Order: sequence, then C-alpha cells, then structure tokens
Amino acid sequence: MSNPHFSTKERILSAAEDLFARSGFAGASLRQVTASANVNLAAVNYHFGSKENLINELFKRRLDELTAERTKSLNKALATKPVSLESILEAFVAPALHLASDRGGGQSFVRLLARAFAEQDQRLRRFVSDNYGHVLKEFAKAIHQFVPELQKEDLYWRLDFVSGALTYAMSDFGMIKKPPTLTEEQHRANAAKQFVRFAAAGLRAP
Amino acid sequence: MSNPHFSTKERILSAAEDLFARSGFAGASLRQVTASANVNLAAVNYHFGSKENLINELFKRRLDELTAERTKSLNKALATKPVSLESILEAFVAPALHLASDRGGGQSFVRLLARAFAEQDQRLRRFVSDNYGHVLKEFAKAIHQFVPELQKEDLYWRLDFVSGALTYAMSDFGMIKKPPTLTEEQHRANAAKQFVRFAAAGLRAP
DNA sequence: GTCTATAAGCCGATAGAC
DNA sequence: GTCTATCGGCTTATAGAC
Repeated sequence: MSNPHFSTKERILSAAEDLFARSGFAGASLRQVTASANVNLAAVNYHFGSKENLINELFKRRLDELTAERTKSLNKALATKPVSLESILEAFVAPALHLASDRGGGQSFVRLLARAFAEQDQRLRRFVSDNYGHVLKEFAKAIHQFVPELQKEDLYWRLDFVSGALTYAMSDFGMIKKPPTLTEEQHRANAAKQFVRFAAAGLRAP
Repeated sequence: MSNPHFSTKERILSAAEDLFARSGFAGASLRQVTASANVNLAAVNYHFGSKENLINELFKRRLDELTAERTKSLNKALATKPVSLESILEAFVAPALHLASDRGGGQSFVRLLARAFAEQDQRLRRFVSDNYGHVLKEFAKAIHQFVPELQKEDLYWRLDFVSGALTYAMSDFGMIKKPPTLTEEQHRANAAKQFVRFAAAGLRAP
C-alpha cells in the first residue's frame, strides 16, 4: 500500500481502492487512506481536489481499462468462427475475472464495483451509462442474436439476472475456495467456465 | 416515517431501514434517523443502546420473518405433488418478493440486504449463517435432488450465481419498470416467473 | 420515556510556511 | 509538492432535569 516506488498520486489511489472496498466510501476516511498510503493528509486535496473527485478518478482508471479489454475481447470473439452464445459470454466475463484476480488492487476494485452497484449510487450509474454504455449495448445486441426468440422484455430480465450473478460471484471471488491443487490461473478459468455455462443455459431457458 | 400510531421504537426502526438502505450504515447518521422518525436523538441510545445494536435488531426483525415464511413455503411446496425444481425455487423467491414489494419498509430492507452482502460484512454473514443457515441448507438439499448429476462443487457455484441473480435483481426491483397496465401483484408474479425460469435453466445446464 | 445540553472526538478542507 | 496547524462542522454517546 505504501510502496515508495510509486508516485504519491498512485499510492493514494491504491490505498483508497483497498480501503473503500473494505469500508465503503463513507466508512473509510481520508485520514485512513493517507495513513495507509504513507502520505500526508493534505496530499489528497492537492492531487485530487476532494474526496468525491478521488472516487471518480479511481473508477475512471479501472473502468477505462476494463471496457477497452471487453471491446477487444468481443471483437475477437465475433471474428473467430464459429461464434456462439458461449463465446460472447466468455468475452464479457474474461476481462472482469482477469481484473478480479489481479492482486495489484484489481481485486479490491471488483469488490468496490459490486458495492457501488448495491449502493445504487445514481451518479456512478450515470457515469457508467454515459461512458461505457455503448459497449454494454454491443454485448446485449450480440447476445440477442443467439436467443432471437426472446421478447425484448424477457431479454432484459435475463440480462439483469446475468449481471447480478456475475457481480455477486465476483465480489465473492475467493469465497468459493480455490483448491490448493489449482493455480490462480486455473481457478479463474474454472470460474469463467462455470459462469458461462450457467448464464448461457439461463439465457436459453424456454 | 413518522406515523404517530407507531411506538417510538418502531418509528426508529422504520426510519433507520429507509435511511440505511439509501445511504449505507456509515452514510446515514443517527441524527438523520431520529429527525426522520420525529423522535429525540437520545431515544436511539435509550431504546437500542448503540447504533450498532440498532442495526442488529433491524436485521433480526426482518430475517426472522423472511426465514419463517421460507420454511413454511418450502414445506408446502414439498407436500404439493408434483414437486419440481421450479416449485422449490418458487418457494424460495416468493417470500422475498413479497417482502420486496411491501411498501411498509420491506422494500427498503431488501435493498439494505443487497448492500450488506456487497459490503461483505463478516459479522452479518456470521449472523445469517448461524441463525438462518439451516433453512438455506434445506433448500440446497431439495434443489440437489432435482439435479442429482451435479457434483457438489458445481452445485455450489450455481447456487452462488442464483443467489446473486436474486439479490441483485431484487435490489433493483422497480428498475425494470412495472408497466402501468400491471398491478403491483401482477408485476411481482411476473418477476417470480422470470426468475424461476432463468434459475431453473441455469441449474440444469449440462 | 423524553427532553436539553454537552462531552469528546473524528471529519473534510484549507491557509500558509517551507 | 509536501508539510503543520487549524477551522468549522459533524458524529456517537451520555449526564442529568423533568
């Protein structure tokens, strides 16, 4: 959390990610954040202006990367024949799981994301919808092509269930214990496989 | 929130449920709670001892009822032939949806529950597991009988996804807009139908 | 049981020296 | 860019009158 090889700004971001994931935005104070980052209290306001803006930059940093990875991943899946419902779901979940198993803060971020969604934070929803909504729509469109018999309304219900299953499972990632015989990489691949199977079957429900 | 027909204690519980659901445990202060409940600030400590204990009693009140309803509901489903995977899932979700559509605070509580799980609150998880775990295990057992080919590990993954889909969808309940042509009751029945279909198909995935 | 008043402490934010 | 010191405001919790 206080690795001196990183800049003050980066140390603050990492410490904040970890503490906010653990205690929530209201629950973790800037004093705790700066102490954990081995940085002066005033540095937050100098580098970020306010607590609120620190939170925004924190989300931006990760979501920009996650969305870019998902776009790349979707295009690759659509270009690799045969395309299937499973390959699209895989393209959606793989970058998220990769982030979730990154010990360099990504793990905290995934929990933070689940938390922020549960908090129904309207500003964050707006932010996500404005900045990353188009990618989510591309996935929805691609998925719909493989369950064309679904009415729009049914599709939305099911996509909602799929998001919920993923968000929840990822924030819990690690609770379903990794057997010591599996590497981190294998465990992640297994999680993806389990999710894709479940979600594909749920989407295809009669 | 300040209905004078209810006791001070009940008014505090209702106001707290609503405010904690909206702003989180750390985000909502006892001052806001007591103001919303039209009650003196000191009343919280008089009736509950501390903020922490207020939160505990709040969960206990709802979860006792929800768990009792689920037990009743499961026994009824198991006694009504033919028993199916769908009827068991229905028995699990119906009491939760009933709570979620109760404007007398249940709606707030459901969102609070989603939030608390996302918060990974260890005390709460322990509390749930200690006090209501046996009912959840009964459901898991009943479900397993209808997908006997699943390995324990696969079953656990899928139950996790099912919980996630439900928790998340319920906290969002109302986001998938109720068409004005449907009554509250019809919308709830529709949500249950959508969920049961999705979850059953997901659990039966090859 | 309900009230006022207050204790004791943490909060975010900033002014200003270096 | 980093530091100390501090402001004004909010927090939970409690003591004690009614």
